[in-house]
Amino acid sequence: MFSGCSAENPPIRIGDKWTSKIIVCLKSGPRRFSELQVPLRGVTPKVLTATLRAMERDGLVTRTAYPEIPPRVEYELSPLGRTLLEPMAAMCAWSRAHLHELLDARESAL
Amino acid sequence: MFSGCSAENPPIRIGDKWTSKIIVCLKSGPRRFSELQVPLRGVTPKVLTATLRAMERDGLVTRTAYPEIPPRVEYELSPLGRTLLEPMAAMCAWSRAHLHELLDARESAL
DNA sequence: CTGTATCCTCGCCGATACTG
DNA sequence: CAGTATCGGCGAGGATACAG
Repeated sequence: MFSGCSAENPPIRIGDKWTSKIIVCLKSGPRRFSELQVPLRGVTPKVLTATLRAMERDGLVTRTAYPEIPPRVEYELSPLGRTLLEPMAAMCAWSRAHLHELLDARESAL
Repeated sequence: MFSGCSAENPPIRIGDKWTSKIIVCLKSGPRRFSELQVPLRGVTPKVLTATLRAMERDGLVTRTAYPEIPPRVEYELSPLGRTLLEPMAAMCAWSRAHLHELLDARESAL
């Protein structure tokens, strides 16, 4: 979620390492598997698949496979997934407002 | 943070396993080391110390040691730490409103 | 293109015992 | 009471190769 926010390794996360970032990537509409791999720099297909499957089980995203050659699969935020955007925005606002204080404090403590 | 919310193993966390719960425990005022161990069921002193030290480095809590016998140490939320209560409340509200949907979806997917 | 299948590393976290 | 010391498990997640 904080990929477009401020920090590389933020102290605030939703669930696992990639879930929140995927939600942000799907905010503006459906995305293909390979389209997700790009902004999520360096995520391996195994981990991306696992994360998406977990989110699908939790009803946060929908998976649509088109029977074509080559195959095409689109992931989209479900209505439930969209409800997460609001509290995530609150967290994002906190980061913008205060994360630098936290990082400053951390650095001062070296 | 969700200890007083709804779920045992919530999909939303702040930082590591205990940070958010500690913030909640300190919400109403300073607490001693042993007072924190009780609500955080079963946290070992090593992990609690490590978590509190990290939060102290990040400027989220203040540590006050009183030179007495037996020793007494109090931990308290800093102003910066208190700013986290607001976005955490938003997440908590999300949990109350939607977490059951997520858990239902997860159960249906068995 | 969209995944699976293995293997492996690394760090969080717990258990237990001990100390000032 | 408030920690420190040591050991170890376990699972998330990365590297790499392969498949439909």
